[in-house]
Amino acid sequence: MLEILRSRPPQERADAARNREKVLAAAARLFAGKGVEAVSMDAIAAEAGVGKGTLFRRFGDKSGLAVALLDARERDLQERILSGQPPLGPPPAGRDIAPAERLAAFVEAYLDYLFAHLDLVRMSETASPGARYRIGAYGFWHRHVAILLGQALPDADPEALSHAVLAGLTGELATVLKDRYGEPRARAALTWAALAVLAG
Amino acid sequence: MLEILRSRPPQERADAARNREKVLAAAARLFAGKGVEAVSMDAIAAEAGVGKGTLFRRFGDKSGLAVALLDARERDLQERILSGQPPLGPPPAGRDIAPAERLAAFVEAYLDYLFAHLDLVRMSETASPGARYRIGAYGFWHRHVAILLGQALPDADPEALSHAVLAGLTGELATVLKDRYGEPRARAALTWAALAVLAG
DNA sequence: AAGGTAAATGGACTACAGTCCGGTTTGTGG
DNA sequence: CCACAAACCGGACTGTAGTCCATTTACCTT
Repeated sequence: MLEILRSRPPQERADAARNREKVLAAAARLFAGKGVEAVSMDAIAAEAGVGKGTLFRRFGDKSGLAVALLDARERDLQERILSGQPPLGPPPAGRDIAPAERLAAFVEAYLDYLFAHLDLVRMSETASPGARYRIGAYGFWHRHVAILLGQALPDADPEALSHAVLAGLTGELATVLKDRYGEPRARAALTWAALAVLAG
Repeated sequence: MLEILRSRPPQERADAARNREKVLAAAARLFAGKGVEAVSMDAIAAEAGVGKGTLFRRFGDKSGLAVALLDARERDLQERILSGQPPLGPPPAGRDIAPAERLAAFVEAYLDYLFAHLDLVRMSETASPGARYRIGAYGFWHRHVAILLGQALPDADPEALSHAVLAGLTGELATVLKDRYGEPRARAALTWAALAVLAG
């Protein structure tokens, strides 16, 4: 079911798999060395010993490459939401957890993920306009938040509000706040804004 | 004082002024014809009968051109905030207006401005990463919201929270919400999220 | 094991943003 | 009116994202 979100096709040819690994390894190497911003797609293709066409055919664009590199971390968070310990995970049978509490747990966990991979997330969101909303994982976060908002605020518009909450958790905003005020104040402000929507 | 925000230098040579008008007219014409996204800087230079160097020297980049086209509207809103009718403008001497009320008025007025020029605002924010935060007008909105938040929530972090509030008012988010749910629901959700911060 | 075919490859190609600098125009002071 | 410096001009140039398609590779069938 989560498999839909993966970029890997169900049956991958051997040469394709080999090149995918070469590209991911090269990208990780270059990003670590020069920083995400300073690395071009040509440089990644060259470092991987692969043609540009191969790079773009497989990953779509620069944000697709970032998503692929974030893939494991993203899936880990998704799995903890779907079947991990509450309050991040679902309540055990027969029990209830206030949606506000689950939302707070999600925001905290998401901020951990976000600040741990800030440059990569930022690249995955800003490579091309609207990239963020085309990523499979965005759909997952959106649905999760929308469901919790729907439980907490049955008379509001949880679908639309969920996008507004997630707009407060972008890599770009987190970067600006971190650069200006440091990570603790950035986290506090982002948490406040994301959770305040429940009290509106 | 607002003059700092203008792109026009204090003493502008005649040829420069002539070309600035030619460029703005050409850009407005092409945007109206083909839509903001589909017009390249080369096309604007050609339509204006001007070299590319001139275009970039004067407007910096694509977002600078969008800002110049939005200039009059932006200034109008800024002036109404600084010296217009309350609750958008400041309270008359001796009177008080609740910061929440002034913030609500700002959000409503800003959304009017945003939805009236959605494509242009979006371009001014997304032309290059971080463009939004470099625009002079952003500093103005940020300061205004930060001051109001400081009055309403003296124990919070109004500087950082102000960025979070404005993150919920981007052209990109407004576009997504409008495309998916229509303008009324988009406005309602954006308003809710922006004002909820006061209740957190 | 050979052959057919669908998928994958890679590098030349396009389009676009943004830079650079030799040459030109403008306003000014004599 | 002229000469001169500063400001400005424009188009050639660079670097990058993303596309295209003739060729190669891997896999499946017989």
